[in-house]
Amino acid sequence: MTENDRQTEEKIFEAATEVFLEKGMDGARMQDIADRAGINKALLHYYFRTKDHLFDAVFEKKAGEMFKKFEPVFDDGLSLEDKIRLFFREHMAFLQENPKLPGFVVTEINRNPDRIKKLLKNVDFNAFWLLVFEKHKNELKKYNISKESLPQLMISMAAMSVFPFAARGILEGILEKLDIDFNKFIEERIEFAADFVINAITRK
Amino acid sequence: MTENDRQTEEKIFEAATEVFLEKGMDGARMQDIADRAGINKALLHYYFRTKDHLFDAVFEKKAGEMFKKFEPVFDDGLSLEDKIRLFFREHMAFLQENPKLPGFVVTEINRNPDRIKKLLKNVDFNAFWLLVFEKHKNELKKYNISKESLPQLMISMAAMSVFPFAARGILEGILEKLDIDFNKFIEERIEFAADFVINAITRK
DNA sequence: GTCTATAGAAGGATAGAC
DNA sequence: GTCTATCCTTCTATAGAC
Repeated sequence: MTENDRQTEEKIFEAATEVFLEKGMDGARMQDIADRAGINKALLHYYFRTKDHLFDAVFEKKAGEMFKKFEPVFDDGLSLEDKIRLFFREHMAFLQENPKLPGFVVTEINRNPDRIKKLLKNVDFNAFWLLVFEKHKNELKKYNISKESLPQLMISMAAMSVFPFAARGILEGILEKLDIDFNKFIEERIEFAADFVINAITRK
Repeated sequence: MTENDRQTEEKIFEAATEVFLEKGMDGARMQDIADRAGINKALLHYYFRTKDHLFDAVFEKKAGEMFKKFEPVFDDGLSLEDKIRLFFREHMAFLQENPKLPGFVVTEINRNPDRIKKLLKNVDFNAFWLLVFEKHKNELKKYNISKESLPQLMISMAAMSVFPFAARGILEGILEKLDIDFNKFIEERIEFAADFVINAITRK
């Protein structure tokens, strides 16, 4: 593959990413992608054969990026509280740079649930859960979190971070009426969410 | 309008609701709607002129139902804590009966943000905020919640309740790997979420 | 009000020249 | 590798009979 090929393929991929994230698989038009890439439709098919192939390539890359962002938080030796703070800082900063990603992933997985299986194929959640639980055994006991409620806690953290972006259209509609800027709301939410979760799991 | 008309229009509307909630505006096919309603395409256009009209009718009704479900919780004379418990019980029970609604509303509003403006046209959030704040002034002070952080709290409650349904495809993919049933997870979440939020806002 | 038949447009995909 | 021209299917929408 020559340097020129790579550049064209790259251009197509970037244009396709923009269009698919904006309009979704069903709403996207090959003509629109070609226009944004500055080439013609025939060339799209030369590089990616079908719309499905092109979409799959984009989805796998972008959805993968999003799920990867959940991992590193649990790798290091921080306390549970510091990990929670780190999570919201890092994760929401990532979403600020990729604000359309949550809505895109949520929509396309609901449309075609099989996609999630492929994405999670190599993830061993049971081992992961166990690791978190072992690593923070004492803290979790102190916080009164059982092994059974750990999934509820994790999903709650994801919800706190992801929901405002996934439902961005709705949120902006509400915030506009309150004269609150979306970005300012998110900025403040990083600390709010961390405090909220830490307080929620702290015993009285 | 005769009884027969009403029945046909009803049948079309219900079929359209099913298809639009499943496939979204872009993925839905008029032929599919006609088939499920047990009539032909021409009759769809006789009753609703265009696909856009039909979609608008469905969206307005279903999205309206969802937002209405947020209101009554704030009407009565319960304590803040009881209202929070009531909210999760009522709201999540409603979503259990309409599991595809969150994904549908989120997707279609992101696709066309103007829709939200029409929906919220007659809602005075500032008055609503103020009402909640006045009604629970003392409790909020006790809980250490400022007027500024009230929107963050409300969005967090919405996130805790709505996110698992909006991102249902993702959640089911994860839960399957942990041998947890989605409905059981939701059932347990009703109490978990209420405890979580109440604990989060309680001073230590 | 309901149907069959079809118009008309749009969009994905390919043939073939350069 | 890239383009123009075009095929072919799909889908919304309408005409016209009953």
